[in-house]
Amino acid sequence: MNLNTNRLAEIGALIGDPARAAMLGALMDGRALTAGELADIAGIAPSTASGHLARLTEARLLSLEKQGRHRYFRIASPEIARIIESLMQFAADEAPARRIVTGPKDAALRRARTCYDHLAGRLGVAIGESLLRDDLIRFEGDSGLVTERGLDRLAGLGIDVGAVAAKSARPVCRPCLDWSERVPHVAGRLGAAICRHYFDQGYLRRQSGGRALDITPPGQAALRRMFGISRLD
Amino acid sequence: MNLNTNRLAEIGALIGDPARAAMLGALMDGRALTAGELADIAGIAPSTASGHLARLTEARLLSLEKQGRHRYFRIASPEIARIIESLMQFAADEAPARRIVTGPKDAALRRARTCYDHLAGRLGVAIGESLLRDDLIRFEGDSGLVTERGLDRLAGLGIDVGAVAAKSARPVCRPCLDWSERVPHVAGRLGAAICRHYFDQGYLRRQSGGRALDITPPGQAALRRMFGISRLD
DNA sequence: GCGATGTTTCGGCCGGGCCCGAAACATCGT
DNA sequence: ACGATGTTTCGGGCCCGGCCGAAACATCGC
Repeated sequence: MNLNTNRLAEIGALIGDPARAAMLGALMDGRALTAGELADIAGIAPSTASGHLARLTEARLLSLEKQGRHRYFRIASPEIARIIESLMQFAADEAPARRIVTGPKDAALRRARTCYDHLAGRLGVAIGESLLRDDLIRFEGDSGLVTERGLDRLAGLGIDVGAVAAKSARPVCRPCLDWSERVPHVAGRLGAAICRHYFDQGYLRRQSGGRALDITPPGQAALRRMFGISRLD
Repeated sequence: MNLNTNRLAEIGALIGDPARAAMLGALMDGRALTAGELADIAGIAPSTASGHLARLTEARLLSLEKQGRHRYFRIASPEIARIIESLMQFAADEAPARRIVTGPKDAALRRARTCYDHLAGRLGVAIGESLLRDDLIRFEGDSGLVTERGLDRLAGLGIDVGAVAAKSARPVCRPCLDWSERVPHVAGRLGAAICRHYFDQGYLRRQSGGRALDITPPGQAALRRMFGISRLD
């Protein structure tokens, strides 16, 4: 048992450094970032960041993809993303009522962004509400499920979540509390499938400047057709 | 966002100390332990433990119950238990194939014990398998649900999980990977309800010496009647 | 090949935080 | 009231580990 708690402490210590936590937080939208970018984000020298990243990768919290002279780091797995998300959730709940200052630059982020590998912001919430309204999915506490009607309908939309449902321990559908909206949006395999499909079809694009997403005109049409979403206000 | 990751780092650092991790691990079976006991477990001086416990309590990872000259500490909430469980899960997966040495003293533990607030060991696993076999519950990835048949049948057994289902964000039913058996047992509200019911009815008792559970003769009968479990081998 | 750019390794500095023991405080039993 | 027991506060020592800059290494563009 003691060995077990030692590992627990190691993982905790890994997360429990401000610089490393900042890096992990920055990666929580699912993108891969370079060592240099992460150094900037954490506000430390590239050499220091390099050491942190090596440790995080060694412990399999991050995975590494070499691309020329760049090293791209990303969260290693949905499991890790989920753990960090839980911790951030708890940390946020525990924080004193700190007024969230919503600068104009955040407006685009609040409208549409990614959360690890699925959609978040008003876009993600609206999609979730549409699915719930039509009883294609259900949320129950912090777990969720896709109904049989849901499997059929989503397959008809080009989102085949049934095929991979049994293959992995990852839940097909689960609620994820939206950072800006404070209500749940859809995560799990279904959330990832929707997100991927929307990018593949060119319905969504990352805004050049940052993490926010642009909804293309075909995307507008698709949202209305699939989920009855005509505007995000 | 930076504020958020600072809190994340604080929580991580709190978990990321070997002594504190050992204490948290010891409390993961849901019992409340005194400051002195926790100091022994962590192998540190009472004064040092006191400091650690104060910080953990301050951060709401632990809750404190004063009882005379003793201070009883326990995990503050199922949410915390779940986060720590996820971390330990990940830590264990990541650990090199380390043969688990199963001393004779562990035999009772492997047979029946608590995991935070529900039942674990072969007992917990057997109950879960019985519920799954009868389609009273279903597991899907790392979420789960109680079927409508399950709600009826469990209510008939004196376990009313439906009444509280909607009251909280805590899931009614979810799988929890059993530490010793390496297969899932039942956690969530249902798991806690079953555990509580069995203690209330005198079907289970904590063994005096440690964390293992004794199944009383009425308990044996109840297991057979409710779940068709005649023996745990 | 040769600079420019991105990344890692190494050495050395420095501060935070973990540890303990002594003493104060709190509570129980008698 | 008075020790015994459990717990916390305080002070001081020590060491781990994060930080940086310089230099080595890797890769790109030309």
